[in-house]
Order: sequence, then C-alpha cells, then structure tokens
Amino acid sequence: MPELPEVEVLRRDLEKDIIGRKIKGTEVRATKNAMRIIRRHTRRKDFEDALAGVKIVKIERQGKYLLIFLDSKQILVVHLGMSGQLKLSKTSAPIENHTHVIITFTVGGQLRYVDPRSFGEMFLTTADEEGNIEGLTKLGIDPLEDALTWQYFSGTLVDRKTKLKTLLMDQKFICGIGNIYSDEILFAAGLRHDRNSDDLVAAEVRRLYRAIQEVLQEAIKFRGTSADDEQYVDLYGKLGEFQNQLKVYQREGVPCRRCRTPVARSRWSNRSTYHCPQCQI
DNA sequence: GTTTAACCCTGCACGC
DNA sequence: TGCGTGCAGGGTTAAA
Repeated sequence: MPELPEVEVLRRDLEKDIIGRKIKGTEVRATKNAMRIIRRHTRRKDFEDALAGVKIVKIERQGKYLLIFLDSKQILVVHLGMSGQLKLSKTSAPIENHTHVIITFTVGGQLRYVDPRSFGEMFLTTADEEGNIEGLTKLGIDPLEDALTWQYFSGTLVDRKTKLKTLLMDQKFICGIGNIYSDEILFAAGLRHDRNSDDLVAAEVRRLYRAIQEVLQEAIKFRGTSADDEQYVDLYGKLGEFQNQLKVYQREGVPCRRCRTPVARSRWSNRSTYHCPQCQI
C-alpha cells in the first residue's frame, strides 16, 4: 500500500525521467476496472484526448497523490490505492495483467498504470490562482512541508481529542500516512496507538512530531516499503528496502528490536495495528 | 460532531 | 486438487 514515502520515491524518479517528454497518445484499456480507475470521468475518450500531444512540465506530490502537470494547464492526478503501480516500460514490452492505462511518449517508451485491486484512481483537473488543486482541497498539510509547524501540530492534537492512530491516518489533518507508517511513527515516538491526543505531555507531543519527520524521511531514503502482502515497486519495477527496517509493522510475535518483548497485534478501526507493549506507553 | 462499519477489488493463505 | 472463506487495505459514504 503505497503511502507518502513510496509516492515520493516515485515522484523523484518521474521528475528525473519524464519531465519534458511529450505524450503521443493515451489508451484507457478495455480491462474490467479501467473505468473504475478513471471514475471521475464519464467518457474514456475525453480522458484520452486530453492526454494527447501535451508535454509534462512538473511533478509534485500531495500526501499520497501524485500530480503530473501538463503544458495544457491540466494536471493528471494519480492515487495508487493499495496495489497501484506506475511503470516506465518499453513500447514493445508485454502488457501485464491489470494494466488499465497506457501513456505513450513520442520518444522513450510508455508510462503504464497497473492496479490489480483497482482501488487507485487517475483524473484530470486544474489548479486555481493560489495553486489549490480542484478535487484535493480537503487534504490536510503534507507532513514534509514547512507548513506542518509545531504550533499547528500540537494545537490540533489538543483540539481533536481523538486516538493518536486515528489522527495520524486522518488525511484531512495531515496527508500521506497510512497503516504502515502510523504504526512505525508511534513506535518511534514510544506512544500507544490508543492514547488520547489531548492527553499527551509536551515532551510526548514533541517526540511524536519528530518521529513523523524522521520515519518518513528514513523510509524515503530506503526507497519505500515493499511488505509481504503488497506489491509496491518503483518506476523501474524494483522493490523498496524499508521493509527490512520496520520495527513493528507485520512483526507480530517477533522480539522488539529495542527491548526484546514480542510485538503485539490488535485490530483498530478494522485495520491491523502493531505495537510493542513495553516500549510504547 | 464523531466514530464505526460497510463497500469497492483481487490475490493469497487456509481449512475441509 | 478444488472449492469456499477470510483477510489485507485507502478512501468514501452511510449509519449509529
């Protein structure tokens, strides 16, 4: 399940490889779920036509959303959902199963969107004068942006009076953190997932604030997490390496790296949650 | 207003 | 071997 670090790795690779390239044509394939992927558009032809003859000028990221800016002033927004992959391929390469969209460049191959579970989406939109992206206005602050200040963070924690894990995963508060990194961040901060956000002392809030930055930056450094049950790969089809650095996620029963207590697993909002009963209080 | 649960979907692990 | 079942998860929506 690609979260902020995986999408950021992809963004950096795309920035290196596809900026300046011109799109020759785009095909929304006749797969069962292709129209589900472009669900915000009613007609596939509109989507394809808007993505023909345009040049890619800039790649940005907002939370788990990838923003591909075109010289037509439109923006192609991509969300990978759980199992989405963007892959740079040779035009002659065989088309793998669940390839829903193929963007062909005038020179240098194709960008393919592959998504077995079809939870992801792609849509075309525009930005207003302030740079707000139509369709993404409800997203909270990106945790790697300067706008996530200590003041804003600690203030919201007290205001919201909710459980820490819920808050970390709330895309309207901060965007980009999902199940893997919320568990890893809470471990790094030494805090339990079910602690109330308005019940932390200043030192704990500070630890949590720092852990968000540190865990996400570290995960980007290791090119994201390719855990057991997921298929995250980068633009070139390579696995990430942060799964080897995980401290609690998918490590139920394995001794904690810090204190050797077996990592515990519980259900939280219908999701698996991992924590160390000793290190996290 | 907040929280929970169901839904979408496929691949895989498991039990019978 | 083959079938059915349950689980995994992000975001949205509806219900509690």
